[in-house]
Amino acid sequence: MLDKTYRPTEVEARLYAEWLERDAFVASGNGEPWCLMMPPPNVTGSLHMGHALTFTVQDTLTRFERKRGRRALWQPGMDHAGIATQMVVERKLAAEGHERRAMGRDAFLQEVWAWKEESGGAIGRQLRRLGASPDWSRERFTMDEGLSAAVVKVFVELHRQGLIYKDKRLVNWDPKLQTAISDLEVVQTEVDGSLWHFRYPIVERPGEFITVATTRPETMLGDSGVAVHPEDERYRHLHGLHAMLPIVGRKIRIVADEYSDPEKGTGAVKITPAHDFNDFEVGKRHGLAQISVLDREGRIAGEGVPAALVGLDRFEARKRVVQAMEEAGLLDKVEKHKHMVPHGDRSGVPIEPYLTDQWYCDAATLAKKPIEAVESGKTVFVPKQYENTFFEWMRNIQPWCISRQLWWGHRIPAWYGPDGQVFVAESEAQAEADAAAHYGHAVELTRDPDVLDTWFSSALWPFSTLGWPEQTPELEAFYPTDVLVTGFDIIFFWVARMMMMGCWFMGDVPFRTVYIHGLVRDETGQKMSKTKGNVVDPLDLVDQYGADALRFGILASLAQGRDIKFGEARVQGYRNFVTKLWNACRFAELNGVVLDPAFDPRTARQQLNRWILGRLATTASEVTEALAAYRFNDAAMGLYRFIWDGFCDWYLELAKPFFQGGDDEAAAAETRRTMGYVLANVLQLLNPLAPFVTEELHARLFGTPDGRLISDPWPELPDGLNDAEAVAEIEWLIGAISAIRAARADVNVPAAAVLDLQVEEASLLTRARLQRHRPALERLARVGSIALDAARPEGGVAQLVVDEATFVLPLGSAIDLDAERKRLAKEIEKARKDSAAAAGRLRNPGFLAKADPDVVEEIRARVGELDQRAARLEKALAAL
RNA sequence: GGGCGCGUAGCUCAGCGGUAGAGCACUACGUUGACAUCGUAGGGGUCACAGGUUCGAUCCCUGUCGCGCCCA
Repeated sequence: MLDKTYRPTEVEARLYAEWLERDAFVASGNGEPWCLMMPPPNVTGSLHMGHALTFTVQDTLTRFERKRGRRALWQPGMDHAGIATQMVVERKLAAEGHERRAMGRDAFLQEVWAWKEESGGAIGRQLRRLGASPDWSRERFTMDEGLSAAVVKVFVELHRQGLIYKDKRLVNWDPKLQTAISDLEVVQTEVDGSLWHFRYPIVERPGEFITVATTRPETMLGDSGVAVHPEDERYRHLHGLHAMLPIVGRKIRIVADEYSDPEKGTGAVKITPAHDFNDFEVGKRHGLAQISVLDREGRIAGEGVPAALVGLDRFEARKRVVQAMEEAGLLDKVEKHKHMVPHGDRSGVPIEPYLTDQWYCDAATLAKKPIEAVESGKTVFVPKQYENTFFEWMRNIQPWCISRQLWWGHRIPAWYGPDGQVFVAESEAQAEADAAAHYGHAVELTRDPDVLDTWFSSALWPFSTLGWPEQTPELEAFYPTDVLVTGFDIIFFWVARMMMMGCWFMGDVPFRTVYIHGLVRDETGQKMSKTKGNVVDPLDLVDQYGADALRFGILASLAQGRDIKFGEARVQGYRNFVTKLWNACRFAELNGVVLDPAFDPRTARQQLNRWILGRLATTASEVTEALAAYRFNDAAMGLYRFIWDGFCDWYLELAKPFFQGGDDEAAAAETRRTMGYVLANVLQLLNPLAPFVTEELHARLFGTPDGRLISDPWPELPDGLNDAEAVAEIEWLIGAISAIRAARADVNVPAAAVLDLQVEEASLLTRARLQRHRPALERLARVGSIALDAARPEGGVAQLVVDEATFVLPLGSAIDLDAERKRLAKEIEKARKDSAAAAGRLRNPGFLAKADPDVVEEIRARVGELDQRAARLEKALAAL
């Protein structure tokens, strides 16, 4: 027998092991293939609420499609996370007194692999606690042999096609990590800074100055020009003249360029092409020199820099430059200035635009097909508005800097000859052969030391995990995949790049649908972050409330296109729901429900059973539609309402008379079968959302050793289960019971007291219904005898109107007459008010002429009913 | 500055041209053999504001205000 409460911890680990044992997660069967690529979490990662959200959604979809008979592959894996992993291992080594450079590249990489084997991938184990059901046997790692081969092939191919090339451009340089990073890895942060106004002497006009404003004084060492707006009258006479750069003593040209904003600062802006993206463009337009004055670590270095400043950190150099300018009398003024400063998202330090040689990918060319694919609907975003975000990015895309000055990652397959000639090849041997052909003899080659951006390998994920470049059966079956589930913050990083690579190499989009979900925030709407200390650990919640409660809570709160604010109270609420379901099943078990395979729900005779079967059918189709349309909250709430409000609150209560003290054996037997049928189906429907408790209940209740829920087919209910007559009758019954209960409570009748009931002016139908549902009324409304058309009892009564009939509850001297008068008056007022509102519409000629006739009829009927109800209530009040 | 989204009950959010909903919180009552992780009843909203379209607007359109996010 089931315990009084469900204890998830005792069940979850056992069921998960059973599923694995049965290979339940492996894509199998003859169904149409369905595939969802798991966005590979970082190997350094550990499970947070964002993961819990995205993986719950993915698992729910996978379980749904699996049960719907698809050959469902949820492809799992992990990302090697270049910078993050290298940082973790470097930190670990530092604690042991080792340094990466000292130990050398090979030894360091060995350490990383050792770390990966030992501590990496904790998240995979944590995912299992959530109940995630990817095909673990196919798990991939972006640094795997196969995936690495795909990376090399793609690189070589794109290079051959001219879509990957080496270029000297400004990059976002992270001076702390000492690597280039992409635009996307830069976060703009508002900083309280200053705007320094420097006076530069005009060479051709002694005694005259041009004043420039800058937020970065130290870069003046690399200035090669000053720009003013061509239309700016203040500076027109200076076009083409020169300024003498203080401290350095370099003659720099004053150019007219629209980049300069007359409204900002002094209207004159110093130009440092080697240390600012805008200045770079200005410099190119006017042929200004690109003078680097910083090194890889952000220290002053370079030709023409005063020796006293060389080697100083950029922030120290800033102070010294300002000081020198002030001493020279060239500091005009300093203003407080809030401005945006780019920071590395990993290192947190200000990014330095830095002139270096890097490898680039021609993203603009690769973006063309993905843009067309989304325009034509080959790939659809859900919710749709994210397509704008996608287009915005893709149509203005910049060359993608794909090289990183790291050791951990896919090493760039490029080798250099003695004269710097580059050979890009799939292997060192091939490069050597190419070099020998080029030079006419064998030469010593040096391999490019850099690795590729981590997202380069992630971009291949949808086909590299399926075996590409081999033409595998999996690739054939599952590409293009069906759905991708991810957060909006990943659209640029990953979705866009998978689209580019998929369209280019596979000739088709990587996925048909992209489902974008929001962020998980805390209950006050703040982003969760370690520094704020408001992070919720999903595993804590699983420990406390069970994986199903967490999953259901997430899904029930997940409205499309919105972030979710998530507090523990919510999980607690859905834990209660799980308990409720558990106890409903416990009741069923206690009363001997059965799952009879021969039971045909269409043959049920009892109105109550016909009613719940109709509601089940409606719920089933609603849940199916909602899941298919990614409306998870609708699916979850539909089930919640059916189970709690429909099944527990009414069906079980109304069924009790059949089981307890009833004498109609046939009705009881039918109810046992119906209840078993309904429960079995509802457990199936709930299974993708709450896999553990449903699996457990199904097994305990119906004991089906071979047919685990996870692989059972999705319910398909026969047509014709909705019976209007049954609905009307049970709704009447619920209405009657509710009305009696409300009246009792309003006039303060003790809950335990049993009252007799007299019904006046009852129609034949009502009489029949009263007869049929007498036991339910007795039990749920605490009614004693039921009399029809009897003489009014002595003493006070409570009266209530149910459709055409008036229910009279004799209260004798116990009546609180005042309360009863107030209650009736309130009901009359409500009926009159509603009636007047509806009648008002009927007096509007426009409404009668133009509104849908069905609506007019409905309003007319409503007025009639409300008026009758008011009249009956008034009669009751008068009778008091 | 450009784009997207959001203002509905105390809180979190559904809904969406035709009688305003849920969960939580709140109040009162209640151990009737599934469940106190519960039950019953109840209070609570000019659906941000102003115009417009419409027979009819919380819903559609325009504007205003407030908030959030993304891109410059």
